[in-house]
Parts: sequence; C-alpha cells; structure tokens
Amino acid sequence: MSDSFHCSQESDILPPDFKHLINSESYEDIISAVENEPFMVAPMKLMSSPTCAMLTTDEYAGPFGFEIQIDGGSSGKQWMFSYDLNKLFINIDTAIHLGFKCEPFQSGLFVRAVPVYCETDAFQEPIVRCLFHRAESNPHNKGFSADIFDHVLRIIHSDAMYDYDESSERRSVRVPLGHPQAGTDWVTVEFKFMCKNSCISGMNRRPTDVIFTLEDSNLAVLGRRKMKVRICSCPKRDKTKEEEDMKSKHGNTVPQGKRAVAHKTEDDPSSKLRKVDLFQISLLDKEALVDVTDYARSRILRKLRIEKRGATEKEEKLLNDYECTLQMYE
Amino acid sequence: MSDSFHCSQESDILPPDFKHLINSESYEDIISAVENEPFMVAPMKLMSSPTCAMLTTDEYAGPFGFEIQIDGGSSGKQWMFSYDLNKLFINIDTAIHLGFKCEPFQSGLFVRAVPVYCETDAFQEPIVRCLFHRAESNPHNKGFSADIFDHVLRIIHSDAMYDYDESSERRSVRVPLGHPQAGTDWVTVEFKFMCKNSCISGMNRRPTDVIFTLEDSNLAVLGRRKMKVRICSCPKRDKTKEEEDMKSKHGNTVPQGKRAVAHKTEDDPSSKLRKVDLFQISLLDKEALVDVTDYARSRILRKLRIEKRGATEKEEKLLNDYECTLQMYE
Amino acid sequence: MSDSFHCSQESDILPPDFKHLINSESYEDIISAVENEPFMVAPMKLMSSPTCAMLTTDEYAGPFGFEIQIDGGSSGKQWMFSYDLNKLFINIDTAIHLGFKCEPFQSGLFVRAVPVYCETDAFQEPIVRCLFHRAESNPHNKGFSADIFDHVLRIIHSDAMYDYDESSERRSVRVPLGHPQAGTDWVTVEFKFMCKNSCISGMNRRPTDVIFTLEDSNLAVLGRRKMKVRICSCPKRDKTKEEEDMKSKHGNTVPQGKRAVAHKTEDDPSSKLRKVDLFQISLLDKEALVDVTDYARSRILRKLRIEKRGATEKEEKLLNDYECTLQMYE
Amino acid sequence: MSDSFHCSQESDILPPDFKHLINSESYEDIISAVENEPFMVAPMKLMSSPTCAMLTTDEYAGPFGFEIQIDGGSSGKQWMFSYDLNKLFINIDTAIHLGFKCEPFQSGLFVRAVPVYCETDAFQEPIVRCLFHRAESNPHNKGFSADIFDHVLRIIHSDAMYDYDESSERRSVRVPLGHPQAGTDWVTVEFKFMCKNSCISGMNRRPTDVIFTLEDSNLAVLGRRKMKVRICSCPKRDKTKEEEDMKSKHGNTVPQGKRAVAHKTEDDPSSKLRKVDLFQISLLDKEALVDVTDYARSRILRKLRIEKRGATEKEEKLLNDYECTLQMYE
DNA sequence: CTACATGTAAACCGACATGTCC
DNA sequence: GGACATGTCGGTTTACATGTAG
Ligand SMILES: [Zn+2]
Ligand SMILES: [Zn+2]
Ligand SMILES: [Zn+2]
Ligand SMILES: [Zn+2]
Repeated sequence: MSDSFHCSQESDILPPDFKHLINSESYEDIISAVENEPFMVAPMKLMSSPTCAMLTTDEYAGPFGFEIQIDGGSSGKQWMFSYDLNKLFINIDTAIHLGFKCEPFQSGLFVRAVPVYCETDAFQEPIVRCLFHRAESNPHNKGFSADIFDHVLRIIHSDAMYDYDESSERRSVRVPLGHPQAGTDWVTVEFKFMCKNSCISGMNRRPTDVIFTLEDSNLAVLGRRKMKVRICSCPKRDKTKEEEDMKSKHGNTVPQGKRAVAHKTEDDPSSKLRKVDLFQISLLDKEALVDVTDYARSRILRKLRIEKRGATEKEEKLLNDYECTLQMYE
Repeated sequence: MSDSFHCSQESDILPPDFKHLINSESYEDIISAVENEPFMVAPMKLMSSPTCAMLTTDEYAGPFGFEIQIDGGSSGKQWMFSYDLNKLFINIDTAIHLGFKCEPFQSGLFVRAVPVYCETDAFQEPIVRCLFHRAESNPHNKGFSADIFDHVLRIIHSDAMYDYDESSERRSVRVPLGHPQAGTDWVTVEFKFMCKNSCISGMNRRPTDVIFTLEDSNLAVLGRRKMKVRICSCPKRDKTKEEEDMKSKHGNTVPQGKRAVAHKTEDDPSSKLRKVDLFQISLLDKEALVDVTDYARSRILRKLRIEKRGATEKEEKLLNDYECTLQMYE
Repeated sequence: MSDSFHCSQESDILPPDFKHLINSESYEDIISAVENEPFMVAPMKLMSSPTCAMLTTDEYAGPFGFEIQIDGGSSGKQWMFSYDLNKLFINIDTAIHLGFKCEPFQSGLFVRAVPVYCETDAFQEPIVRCLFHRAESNPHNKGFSADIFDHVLRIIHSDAMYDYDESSERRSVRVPLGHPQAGTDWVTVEFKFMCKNSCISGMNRRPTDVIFTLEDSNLAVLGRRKMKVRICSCPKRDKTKEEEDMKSKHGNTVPQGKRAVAHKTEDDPSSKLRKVDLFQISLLDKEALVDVTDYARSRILRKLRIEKRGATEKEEKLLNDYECTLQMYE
Repeated sequence: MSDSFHCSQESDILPPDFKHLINSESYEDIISAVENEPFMVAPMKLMSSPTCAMLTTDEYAGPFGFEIQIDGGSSGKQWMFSYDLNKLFINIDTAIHLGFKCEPFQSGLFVRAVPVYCETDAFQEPIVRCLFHRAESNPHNKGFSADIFDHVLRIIHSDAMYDYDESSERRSVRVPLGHPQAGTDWVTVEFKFMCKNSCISGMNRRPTDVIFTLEDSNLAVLGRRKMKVRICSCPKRDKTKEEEDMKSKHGNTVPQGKRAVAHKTEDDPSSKLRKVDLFQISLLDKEALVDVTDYARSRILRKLRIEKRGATEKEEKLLNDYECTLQMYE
C-alpha cells in the first residue's frame, strides 16, 4: 500500500505527477465553498452522469484531491500492476485492494467504479458479464443476489451498491467512502473482476479501463481517476508481454538510451508528509455521533482557550471536520 | 481485539486482567434490572439457536455478565494459552480447565461449548470427529457411550449433555453451571478436545473457534464468549510460531508470501471498514482519544441507567471496544 | 480399428473401401432370414435405449447391413474427413452430408444421431450446447424453435425429430430414412454441428463421437455406427495435427510429453486385455495368421448359414476384426 | 516396458541377475513333467500358503521361470521406480503396469499380489486399508463392491479376485494370467495402491513389500517375486531422498571409488532374445477355440510334412501350446 | 527440543490447444 | 496459411504444515 500509481500514458521515465493533489493554500477556500453550498460541484447529471454512455474519463482530482493507490509491491500473485503501463493485470475472481484518498474524508462521499472499453469503437457499449459467467449456476454467483450477476466489477463490501443506468445500460458499483484507519490516510476498498477480457459473449478480447469517480450522494462527480485493466489467466505473462511490446515500439521511435529508472512514486516523500496520525472512535447512532463530536469539538476549543493559543493546522482541519459532521446530522 | 481474555498487545507473561469487563459502578444497576425480568433478552430460538448453522459468534456479556477465564499462568506442557492471539493451543485428549462467571449464579443456567470453523468458507460445516478417532476401537473411546464418539469437544463431568442439532448437524456439549466454590466467584469446567485440527477426514487442518454460550434451560442465549483453539501435537511450538507470524504481519504492510484465508471475524483492519452501522469520529492525539472515549462510554452507561435496561449486543460490543482502547492508552 | 470407414493405416488419399463390410456370399442369406422375422433382434429397450446414459457404442451392421458413408473426396474448406483416424473435422454451423445404407430400405426405419463424449470419465454426461450458443439471441438460433436451441447436432430436414431423454438428459436427433434416389443405394442426410468441441460451458474441449443408430419406430436398434467428430475452427490444421500425432505415437513406444486420457473404446492394446469373454490363439507368422483367420471367419459364416440367422453383435464384431486383419495382411 | 528389475538388495553396482530364468536345456523336462502331473509343485498349502501370516518372501523363479518387469523409464509421472533400491515409489490411486512372464503361458495360471510389512516386528500383521480410505463414502470406493474396500492393493481387471485369508487376515488380489499380446512375451497387469504408507490407522509409516506369486488354481506356488513399494504423495522427492540416503550410507562403510554404472537391466539383450513375434486371433467360444486351434495345429503339421522337415523350436513351442489348449478344453 | 518425515499448497514455467486476424 | 492471442495443463520447485522420534 505504498505506491501511488500515476495516470499518464507516458513511459516509465516520467516521475509521477502529484500536482493534482490539492495545494494547501486553496484548501480552506474549497472547504468553505463546499460547506456553504454543499455539493455544488457541477452535477451535470443529465448531460454526463458518471455512468452515461459518453461518460467523461479524464483524470480529475477535484475539490477533495481525489487519489487512488495500489500496492504494486505485493505482486507475484494472481495480479500484477505495471507502473510502466499504468495497467492492472489480474485474474478473474481475485481480490485487489485499492486505496482512495480525499481531503477531508467526510460522510456522504462515495467511490464509484465503472468499467469501460477503451477502444473508441466500443466505448459506448456497456460492459456486462458474459453468458457463461452470469449464469446462475456459475459457482462465482453462488450466494449472491441475482442483481449482481451481470456486473463485471464487484466491490467486496456489505454496503456496495450495484447501479444499473437504464439509459446507457452501464453497470457500475459504488460504496460509501468511510474514514481511513489509524495510521494511514487512505481508505482501502476491495474489488473483484468477474469476467475475463477474453470472455466470448462478453468483453470479447476488447481492452478495458476502469473509471473511478468520487461522488456525493447526488451523483455529483467530485473527482475522477482512470486505470487500465486486463483480466486474464496469466497476469504475469501478459504484463511482461505488453511491457516488452511497448518497449520495442518505443525502441523504434525513440533513441535507445532510455534506461529503467526507479519509480519515484514508490517512495515519494511528499505523500508521506501528508500522513496524519489520527485516532478514531466508533459511535452507535447519529445521536451519539452528534453528542460525542460536539464534546470533542468543545474539548479542543477549551484546550485552546486554556493554552491561550490559536489552532494548529491539524486542529483546524479537525474542527472543520467536526463542524461538517455536526452540520450534516444536526 | 474484543475478546474477554486480554486486550493489550503485551507478552503472555501478564496475567489476564478482567477488571475492565464491566464497569462496576453501573454494573449492579444492570443486573438488578435484569434480575427482575429474567430472560428478557429475546431468545430468538428459532431464528438462531446456539447450535444452528449460522450461529452468532459475537461476544456478548449479556444480563448476567457472562465471562470466561483461563489460567494461563500454569501453562503446562500439553497446552498453552496465547494472550496475544486469544488462542488456546492444546494437545489432543488433554484436560483444560476454564472458569466461568455470571452474576448471579442461579439454578437453571448452562454453559454450552460448540466448536466451529472460523474460515468463512467452512463456517457452516459442523465439526465432527475424524474417522480414525471416532472409531469404536480407538482407545480414547474406551469406556464411553457411542453417543459421544463423534464429539470433538467433551466436558469431563457426569452431568455433561451431548447435543446433536439435527438441522445443522452440529455437535455440542453443555453442562449445568453450578455455584462457585468458596473463595472464588468462578465455576471451573474441565474440557477435552478429542481430535486435532490436522485430522484428515475431520477438521482437516482448518482453524477453529469454540463458542461458549450461557443459556437457560430453554436454550435462550444469555451470554456468549469466543475462544480460538488449535488442537495439535506441539502446542508450544505452534503458539510461538503463530505469535511471530502475527507480529511480523503487523510490522509489514502486507503479509508477503504467506497464505491468508478469509476469516469469519477477525481483527484485521479491513473488517472494520465493514462496520457500516457505526459512526466514526477522528481524534488528534492519545489524550483526546482517551478523553472522548471515556465520554462516549459514560454516555452509554448513563443512558442504560436512565432507561433501566441492560446493554444490547451492539452496545456491549462498543463498551468493550472502549474499554480496550482506554486500557491500551491510559 | 473397428470402424466401418476404413481399417488401413494409409493416408487419406484412399477412398473409403466398403467392400469388406459384410461378405457378399453369405449376405443375402442373412437378410432373407431376417426379412421373414423382422426386428427379431432383441430390442432390450428398457435396459439400454439408444439414448440412455450408458448407451452401447459398438459398431453393428445388424440385420439390415446398416452402413454409413462420407464423401471424403470433396473435402471443402469447412470440413475434412480423416480416413486414418476415422474422424470428421468440421466447423460449426457447417452442412455435412452423410450417406446411409440399409438393405432393404423399408418404411418405418429411422436414423438417429446422438453425440457422446468419448473419454470414459465424461461418457455419461449428456452433450448439450454451451450457454453462448444456446442463447436465444444467438444468430444461429434465429428462426428456429426453442426446442432445438440446446441440441448440438441438427439434421437439416423438415421431418427431423429432436428427442430429449429425460432420464439420461441426452439430446439426439433422428429422421425417417427414405429411399435412395435413382442411381444410388445410399440415402443422404444433412447434418450440422452447432457448438465447437472447445465451447466453454459446453463440450469444454472434450473429444466426442457421434453414434448413428438405425431404428424402427419402437426405438429398437437395428444397426449402429460410430464416427469420431471434432468441431473446430480450423478443421484442416487440426486434422493434420492429429494425424501426425497418431503416426509419431505409433512410432514411439510411449508418447513422451503428451497428454493422454482414457478413452471409452480405443485400439489401445490394454483394452484387449479386457476381452475376457473371448479366447485367443497365437500364430507363428503372417501366413498362418491369414490362413487361420480366414478359417475362423468362414467357420462363423457357415454356422450362421446353417442356423439361418444373422450375426449377433459379438459375432459381427469378430467378423469385423477378422476382415480388418485379412485386409491388413493379405 | 523395457527394463526387468532385479530383485537383490545389493548396491546398484551389481548387474541384475538373470540366472533365475529357466535354462532352455531343462525346459522340455519341466514341461513334460508338468503336463503329466500338472501342478505337482509342492503346494504346502496348509503349512505356508501364499497368504499365511509367515508367508515366504524369497524370490523363486519356479518351473515356469516366473519373472516380473516394470517400465521405469517414464519419469515425471505419479510413480517412479528406483533400480538402485529395487523399489517402487508411487502415489495413491495411481495405475502402474507390471509385466509378468512365465514359460509357457498356459491356462489355469494366476498371479497373486500380497502386500506385507518388511520390518520384522510388523511382518505378520496383515496390511489393510486405513479407516479413512476404507470408508464407503471415500471417493476412491465409489462404484466398487464393499468387498474390496479393505484392500490396499487392487488389480484393475474385471477378473480380479480379492482374497481374504481368515487365518492370517491378510488381504490379497489375484488375476488369471492370460497370454501375451502379439509382439511381446510379457503379460501386463494394472495395479493400484489405495492407501499411503503414511496412512494413520493403516500402514502408519511402516515400509512395505509386495510379494507376487505365480500360482495354479489350487493355490500352489509356482514362482515368487518381491518388490519394495512406498506409496506416498511425492514419489520423486522420496525416491531421490532414499537413494541419497543409501549412497551416503555406503559412503561411510565402503571406499568412495564407487561410481554410478549404467544398469545392464535396462537393455539386457538376453531378454530381447526371448521376444517372440507371435500373432493372435480371438475366438468367440470354447468350441471355436478348439476348432480353430486344431486347424492351426494341423496346418503346421501339414506344412512340416510337405516341407519334409522337423519343427523349429518356435514351432515346437506353439504345437505344445496348442496341445495344452486342446487337452484343457476338449 | 531438534531433526526429520511427509502431506499440501503455491508459484513457476514451458508446452500445448485453439480461436482470430490478416 | 502463418502469426498471434490466450486459456489450460503438467511438471518442477519451493515453502510450509505438522506429526514423530531420539
Ligand atoms: Zn465471462
Ligand atoms: Zn481425529
Ligand atoms: Zn457453443
Ligand atoms: Zn489410507
């Protein structure tokens, strides 16, 4: 869970680009804007919902600095991530953990994942499971509701919501984005792909992307990330092959001097800087949440009063967070 | 991390500390409330008996403050208890004494023990003895009634009752809970495990828990405790190994080349993500954490007192969590 | 090596030779004997119908001298017949014409075709179409009744009857056998195969035979022929490959790194060991072999003539064997 | 099927010993003796039947020159034969083909295989299947008669007879020895082992031999061979290990000059010399057998008469064989 | 308590099977 | 018809699990 993968199509020489992370200077402005008119960020629901036929696929950090992360280090299993290609190679029915970050994490946010064909010709065709894998008798469907039989992409979470867009016929899945565990500022979500790219009567050997969008509960898009994905039986073999293909292609057009460079992404200190060591407690119901949040807020304020000082940046952010919560539930 | 046995990460030298279990101030109130209306806690016998296929495994002190204790200090050679793992490592056919507490001890109470597989996949499969150990000719069966040949778990007591649930096919054993001997408030029960986790045609190397339930004679569940158990030939070696594995796992981000299997309930962080029915707040530092947690706890206790009722299962779990947190950071 | 199509090892240039099938001298006698008492051959319908799970697959000319013919000369691109392998290689949805002969052609006769897996393990599993090809939306099903969507094998004839054996779940197709056109004594029937052997969720790369039975309207079997079939995308390539494999196998003692699977009936020598109901004698040289085989053959034929009856299945098999031997060594 | 394995316990330097093959000089005497007083060879049935507790295990070619052969060449399977150790390493439920030779092959002969513990302590204990593998529910028993559930050793042949010796409680299996196929003078029998040496409540890690005896129908022993067998999950690993152990043991007691020498057994020309290229034909019933055999005999005799010469050795043997057959069935 | 015995599982790799494209 | 795409299999190796023995 250490490497944030970059999203450009360029060769692996390029360092990952973190500029899309929110600059702290503009942070308060955004937050305050959001607080006052929550979720104003152009919903454009009718014109271009995150699941419409011609959905936008451009990367977009958005007001929350939405980011996505994969732990490419633990390769060698049923999946491999290629930093060179920014592409995930994964077997069918294999759990993959992706990390999501947004600042701040607040209730009412969702992450949606929608698979799309990346070739222009097929782009508008919705991706659905093949006849074989969607059959009720298929073991991968054992114990699941028929609602999700047609979904290629699953989120393994009891709150996962499987959406079907009647107009585009796209199927997607989303989950409420909780808060990060102590010691990290990423929220981990587990995905599984339930068809192969090669499935006949399904994806039929067409290459695919997955589009991840950060949304509020009105489906307004607050951020967007893209990842190439190939679901296949031999992730390692195919990753190697595609990387070699890519290199030899570059070899023809670009001088050979290129050398493999260590991925800065993997240990970019800037991401570490952002880690906040927060603690968490769980509350039973909204009433308790409001009550305890209020207590926690007054606690800080009292402390500041006693210590006769202003809030640190961290404290400020937390207070902000508390306010958001209180506003939302009171 | 929600087990009654121990909540700290310290080594197993420390004796178990049970003081944190139920806050003594509010304790009497709860009990007295319950005493007047005994067994009010919805039995839900049909929906979920303590031996049904999908039996509940969550810890639950219940109206009697049901607790369980093991004397880990006197760990002999044939068994060892790991406080780090909350897990008993024991050889086959070895006597182990467990202490049970409920307040008040009254007639008509039983303690039942039912072994279950903890892996999600196998959870519903009843645990029975392997063909080898259940054979009449097996020396461990000498002198016993054939009724218990198939039971992995025995209570060494003349009043032990061996139950077979025809619907789930689970086999369990229970015994009337007497009164504590003078000088203690724990009742001791002797158990023996009659198969190993590694027994082929039996548990087949699958890890197991034992669920202890406090019941009345109508099988209504009045309390529940869980203990991980591994029956093996080398309790010490295997305990050491698992503890080391656990430590190195917590050290690394991801367990490297190890075999991991989905467990039904685990303290693995991803399971926390599933606590969707709970709310979370973030705190800045340990001091704030302790302070706010204590506030949240007293809030619940106050509520219970006001409403003159015992804790629901959820509330109890939360209280438990709070206690653990407090103990860890105070 | 007991197929009607061809018994020599020569290349597929040779046209099929049908002369050896039934010795013409004794042939008329047999037929006339049968004509007077038609259908005397024990139908044993209950015990072993032509579509039951354990259906018989042995070749059997029967009282009508049932034979089957394929015009291998006109091998187009979409199908090829291998005389070396007695195997049809054909593409999906491709018309193939088979000739059937019986003497005399009379009303009330049917030809049934039932596909079966030839590997022992899968033999009893009924062959049905894969989920992809059986889907109503599949273009190959356009304009057809849903009754036949699940049938791998079709007869292109308005009188074709598609049977479903509820007990074995086998699907087969049959057609009334008309009379030959002027100038020939073969009746031609057009078949199509509607799945590939490689279809997942269908035949799943398992090799297949087709069993052709001559039947009366009571389903009594009056003759039986077998043909290996492989439905694939590259009939020619695959035919060449299998023929080469076969040759190199016969050359070497043991197929080195190849995958071999038990077949239900094969010319593999170990199956001969099982012929426990037969007796064997050893001969010194080819001359003796031919001589004695011829003697044994005439012995059986004489007996049939004397007893005025047709050959039993066993006798016919032996006669077939003898013919093969004679042809091979004469 | 090329290597006859030798049966001595010595190191692998020793060439295989073929002296036990029948000397051709004494051949006629033996045969004639046998023909006149068939099966006179000391039956000793009561004292030491081939399945008694203290059964003899010494190698014994006997009057028929009984021999056994295994094809050790094909590695990488589920079994491996060590010529160094004269030991078969094989997985459970794995087919192994053994070749048997006796001169002459005649009807009424049987081959029996009985497994025994080779350690002195356990030798008299009968070998039976473990509780796990003998259970009716065990998939390896699916489709088999309960009679053979307890047998560790199976012969895959419809005529296999499973014997139980009530006095010794040993279980063994035997099969009538047919005639060799054309082109070889070995009869092949397929065996399977249905428990592992490590099976608890069964062989329990004790090493085993298999004793093969050539018998007549009165259980008189006419030949005996012995083979070490280890049934395990990793035949290759364990074979390698035992061979290394053996070598290092020899290294301590014997000067190191020993070098691995090619096994003469593997291509000993003497065995090739004995190969007779005979042809075979099958007959339907005894009557046909007698008739055709008589024809074949007179054919040879006529030929000799015409060519005015005596019989060659081969012819002589065949004639003898024919006589045997006629005598037995007429 | 160390060394070993021995079953199991995962990972790896190369060979093959078989559809598709050009 | 050749080159490729891509699933599957079989064999190998390595690591691990776990009982036994000295
Ligand atoms: Zn699919
Ligand atoms: Zn057991
Ligand atoms: Zn199909
Ligand atoms: Zn066994």
